[in-house]
Amino acid sequence: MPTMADVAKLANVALSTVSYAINGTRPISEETRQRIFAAMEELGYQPNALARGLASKRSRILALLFPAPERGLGITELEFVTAAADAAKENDYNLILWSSELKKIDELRELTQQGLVDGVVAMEVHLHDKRIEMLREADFPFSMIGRCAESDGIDYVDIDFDQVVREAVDYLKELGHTRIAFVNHSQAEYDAEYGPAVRAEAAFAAAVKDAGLPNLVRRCRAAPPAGYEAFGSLLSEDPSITALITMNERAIPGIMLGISEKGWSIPDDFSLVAIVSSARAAEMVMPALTTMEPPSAKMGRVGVELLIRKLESGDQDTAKILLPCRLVIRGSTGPCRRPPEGAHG
Amino acid sequence: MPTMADVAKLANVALSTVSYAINGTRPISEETRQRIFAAMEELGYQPNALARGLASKRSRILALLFPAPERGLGITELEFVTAAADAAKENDYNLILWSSELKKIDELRELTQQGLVDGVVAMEVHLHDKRIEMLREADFPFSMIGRCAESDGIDYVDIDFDQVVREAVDYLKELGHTRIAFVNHSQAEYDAEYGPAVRAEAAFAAAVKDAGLPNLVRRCRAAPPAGYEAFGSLLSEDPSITALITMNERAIPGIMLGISEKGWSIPDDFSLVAIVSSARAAEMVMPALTTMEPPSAKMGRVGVELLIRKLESGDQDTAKILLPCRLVIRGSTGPCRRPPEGAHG
DNA sequence: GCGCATCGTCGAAGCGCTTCTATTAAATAC
DNA sequence: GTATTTAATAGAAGCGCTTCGACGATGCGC
Repeated sequence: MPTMADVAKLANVALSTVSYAINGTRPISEETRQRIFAAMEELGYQPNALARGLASKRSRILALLFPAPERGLGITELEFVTAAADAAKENDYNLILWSSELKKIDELRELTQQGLVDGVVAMEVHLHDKRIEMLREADFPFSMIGRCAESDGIDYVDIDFDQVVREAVDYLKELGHTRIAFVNHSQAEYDAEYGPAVRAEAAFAAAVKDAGLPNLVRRCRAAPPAGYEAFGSLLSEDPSITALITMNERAIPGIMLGISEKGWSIPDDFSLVAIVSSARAAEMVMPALTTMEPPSAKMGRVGVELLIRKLESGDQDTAKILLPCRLVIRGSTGPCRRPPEGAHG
Repeated sequence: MPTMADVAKLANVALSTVSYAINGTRPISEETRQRIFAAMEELGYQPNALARGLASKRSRILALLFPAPERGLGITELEFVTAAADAAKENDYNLILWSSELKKIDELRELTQQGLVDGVVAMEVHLHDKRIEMLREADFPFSMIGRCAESDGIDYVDIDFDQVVREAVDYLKELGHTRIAFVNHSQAEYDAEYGPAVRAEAAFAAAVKDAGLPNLVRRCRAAPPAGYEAFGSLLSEDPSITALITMNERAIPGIMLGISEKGWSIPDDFSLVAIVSSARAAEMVMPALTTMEPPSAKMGRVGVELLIRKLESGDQDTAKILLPCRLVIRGSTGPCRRPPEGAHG
């Protein structure tokens, strides 16, 4: 493997000159530059990333922090990862995967102290997230996909849960639904203050309140039987429910089973909206689900770009980006045909 | 950030002695070791990964090569990635994601020449894969999740497609099905010689031949409408088909639509088996799909472990590991109730 | 009790870069 | 025309580690 010294010798310049030519750190005459690049070409030279990182104190490596949650990672999360990797590559960075457990902050701290990565992107952020606290205290560069409770001074990109839930509720209301239920992630996720679980539920409460509708909510493990149970429990609280919004993809089959056992069909008797849900999952069921589709790839990409921006410009002001989900109407929603008891119609 | 020199000074030993203590490269007296570790503790010392890598010529960084296929990555692939990251971490390695396009081999070559990674794990391998050829020619350490046509001397872990397909066919045959169709990945994937597409189809041909059954096959894009079409086309070739095996997850909703439009219900009139398909997807549809479930996490893990073994032992013999899929019977399969025309019964 | 291996440690030479300071030649100022 | 920049390059000092060769101090055989 040729080194910079080899290039310098062949091009008949000093080693430092080669470095300047490569990095553009100092002006180099056109003629010299040509000679240097020709020599690099001839030798098939590639700068050594480790040496470069050691000398410059910038490895151009980023880490993506993704804990494996109880609920399991889905297509949405996969898209964060691939988009993040792409964005990193486009900016000449490498992306390392750190599958950090939420509890093992010491492990994370050690990793950040090894000088391997210039900064980290945190995924699956909780409202009070030890990882975030640690990074902040250590003054280690990072950005978030998601956000915590106290996000002052931290760059993040997150889903605008208020918009998402409100748009879903409004859409169903326009279809005539007035008894709309919400099936959240699990109680455990809620207790752990997983951002989406807390924010979406709060947003739902606000949205139905503003719309003058009842707040019908269940938390539910990520499994069909749990969805079935949650649906039954909702119906026993209010049998006139005609529509349901959920963020809990894996509960959906159970919910649909409950609906069909009632003798109802989708969308004629019951409407279903999956929020923050990928087309992949939505198209697996019949009828295909109307969704509020998250900009997953964009989030992964922006998460990385925010971090790089902070790394490269001394620029201290923080970017807080909330992205909307897009309503994609498929076959699981339709006009309300069962007006609530006591209503006229 | 404290350096090794700081530790050495505090422990009153030479810098090299600290290094030996940390790496166990040379014997160190128990007393000295204690003093050194105490000093490290006191200073909160963490070795610098870049410096260590530069000096030792081993970065302890691996790269996972995952091209984004036309068909889109699924849960199975996500599990490769997370399991690979976990396995790497357990062995004190870091895992970088390289979302390499299959064509850009030069890009890959450059990456391998930067000295950043010690080896790579290739995913989504094709029978004649340029990436593999390049790695082999460059004598760069690697392992495969999947395998190419000529795998001599290369470590890999792959699914045993013969076992998978044969077990699925046998299972259906035992249920009395004698007209079994196979829906493969797309023609494009087949033409690109994507390993699973080629191997599963060949395995199906062999299995039905041995069983004395007709070879009913369609290639099909990864989308419900394509699945619908493929199903229709299969039925017009042989209307007495009563069971179908597919590896094409995303075509399934279309296939199921076709079945229900025929007035058939699953599993009473028609059986469906999804091979190399995750529980996640299988449980999204109703009835839940009987699957041949891939050992995704194990594959990701073993892919990494094979590479590490090769890296750390000079050991030259290669490991070729074929893993079976596990038959998980859910609601989409049952006894054959529509015997083929011309058959007695 | 002398030679010889072994143990534990040290000092120094890199690993392949970046970057600081120095140097020379040409350009500009007045 | 001399002083002063500026442009272009060179040389050298690190970055924080691993590893080689050396060396004194033990332990052992016979």
